[in-house]
Amino acid sequence: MTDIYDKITEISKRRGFFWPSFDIYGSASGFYDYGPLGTKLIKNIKSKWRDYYINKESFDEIISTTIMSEDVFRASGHLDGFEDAMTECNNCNKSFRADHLVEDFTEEQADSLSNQKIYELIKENEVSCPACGGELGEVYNFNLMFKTSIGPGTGRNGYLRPETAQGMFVDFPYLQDTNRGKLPFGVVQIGRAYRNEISPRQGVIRLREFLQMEAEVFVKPGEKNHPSFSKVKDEKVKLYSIDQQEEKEGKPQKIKLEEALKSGLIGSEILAYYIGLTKKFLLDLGIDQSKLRFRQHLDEERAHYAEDCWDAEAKSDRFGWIELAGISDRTNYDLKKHGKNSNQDLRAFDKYKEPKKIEKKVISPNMDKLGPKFKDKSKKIAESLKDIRPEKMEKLLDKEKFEIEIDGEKFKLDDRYVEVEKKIEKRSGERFYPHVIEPSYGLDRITYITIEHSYDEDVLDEEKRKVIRFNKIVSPIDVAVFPLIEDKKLLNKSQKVIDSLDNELNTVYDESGSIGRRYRRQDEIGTPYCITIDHQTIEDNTVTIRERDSTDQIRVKISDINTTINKLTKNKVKFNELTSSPT
RNA sequence: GCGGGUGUGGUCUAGUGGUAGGACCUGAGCCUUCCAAGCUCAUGGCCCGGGUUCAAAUCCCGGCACCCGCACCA
Repeated sequence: MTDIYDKITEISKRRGFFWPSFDIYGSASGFYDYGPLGTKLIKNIKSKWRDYYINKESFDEIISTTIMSEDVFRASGHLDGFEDAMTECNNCNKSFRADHLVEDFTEEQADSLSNQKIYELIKENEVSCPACGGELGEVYNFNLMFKTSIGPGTGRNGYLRPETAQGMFVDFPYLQDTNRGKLPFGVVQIGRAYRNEISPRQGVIRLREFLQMEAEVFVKPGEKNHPSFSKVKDEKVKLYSIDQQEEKEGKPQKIKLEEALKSGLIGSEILAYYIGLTKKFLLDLGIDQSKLRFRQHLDEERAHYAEDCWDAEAKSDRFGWIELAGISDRTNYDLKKHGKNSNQDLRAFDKYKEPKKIEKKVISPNMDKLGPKFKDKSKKIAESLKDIRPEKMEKLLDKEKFEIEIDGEKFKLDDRYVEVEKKIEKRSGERFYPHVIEPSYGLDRITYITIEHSYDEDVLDEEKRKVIRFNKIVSPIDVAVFPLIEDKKLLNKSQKVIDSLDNELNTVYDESGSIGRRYRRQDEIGTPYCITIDHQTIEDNTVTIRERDSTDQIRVKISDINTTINKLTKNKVKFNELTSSPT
């Protein structure tokens, strides 16, 4: 079978988009390196993404470590949640989730049980292999995180992060300070994440070491709107909701974001906004709109922390619908967990417009009476009194006398020793855990799909042509320069043309092989324009620009070439609107 | 991790125990006035490691990678 995936893999290895890592020693699945062209492509995709999130949304970018202490992942839930209890059939060797089997066969909630206990339950209830009925082996853990130890000996345990997100959560106190306490604010991170997948087998689609671009938007719980929503409200997106997925004939529907929001299909304006932004971003890269949809996570697949989640999915020729990005509402899950586990205050402070004055009843022990009477016990008594609710205290004081018990000792008290005072407390704001909206992008998959959706074959002079129709903003090479033949005069002119081009333009030079072959070499890696220096150049200082998609050519003066190429690559002018310079 | 299949230069492939061959690509040279032209030359290979054998690309074992199916994918 030769499909687009095979063709892209072949071009990738030969021309340098990506290839298997440490291949000379026999690569391991789930690891890929990016070659020179792939690296440029990724750089361009990152740059477009930063354009959206850093320039337009004004988010901050950080770099956090890829190895983090075990505590981080205990709090985040990855240590337990990322670990599956597995068992294998002794007869047919198939693997199963041990806890799921126990739940299927018995009434037990096996989710949180130890492996030992699950194994006992399997034995007691004679749970057997669902495939062949064979005996099941011992229960073992499989955690998808890569473990390491920090420092020599029995140092602290560390893990390679399974997502870049945690770095932004644990840095929250610093981030809040650098944002001077204001909400909402957003933070992004581009970097590697690691998951020790059981068996990744889909090229760069499922990797053990992969690239993420994640944004975390910290918002007030009740304020999940976005000031720029109007910019995307008329954007039509293909939404595939839970209901549609559960219906037999359910199909995604194309709908304006504003309508999807009004009808409650999308739960909050801010989610709708980032769905719109994600669509625009992906289309900018050249991803095919007809092969793009947003699918809502089903209840059972949604992560423990998420309230609502929509995946941007792209259709791949070989792999079907694959997730490129996930836009989820993580609520206050992460900050709350890290706050509790670290004993640090990860809440935000929301200042009221006007400080609120709250009348409060406060219990006030009279120490000048308590002291002389109860001596060394008086401090403890006072503390116990303060623990009583003011309302209850008022009732107690209505009686002539009341008793409290401390460490088994009883003390008789009355209104001489304690009173309930009314105090006016000034509150200038309140503390709360911000909610997190997380648009998270898988860079490797986006890169692959960008190539796949841009890949095309057409026929030129009865000959098949492989061409990657990259959008100009992502194309690794902007322009190629060729002398028509290897003639000294033409070579010299070519150098002058290259010199006249901006340094920002990615340029290649090629003088070997026939001109047609050189055009094909560039078509195959998606270079949008080729400049050719021919004999006429010597006479009138004009060169030809050849467009990749149409293979049409125009003639331009060398003095105009830099301006023209810049206009073309920045989409300020269309190729077919240009006419050859008068000669 | 399990079962099945596959593994020969960058790519496609011939080779069934006895000197590893071709085509394309790539590079050098010649030729060449715009879309993979031609000629000459060159680089480059039996997935890796063991074993059997006088001799292994070929047979056996193990590993790795890829493909299909199962399982897994917070």
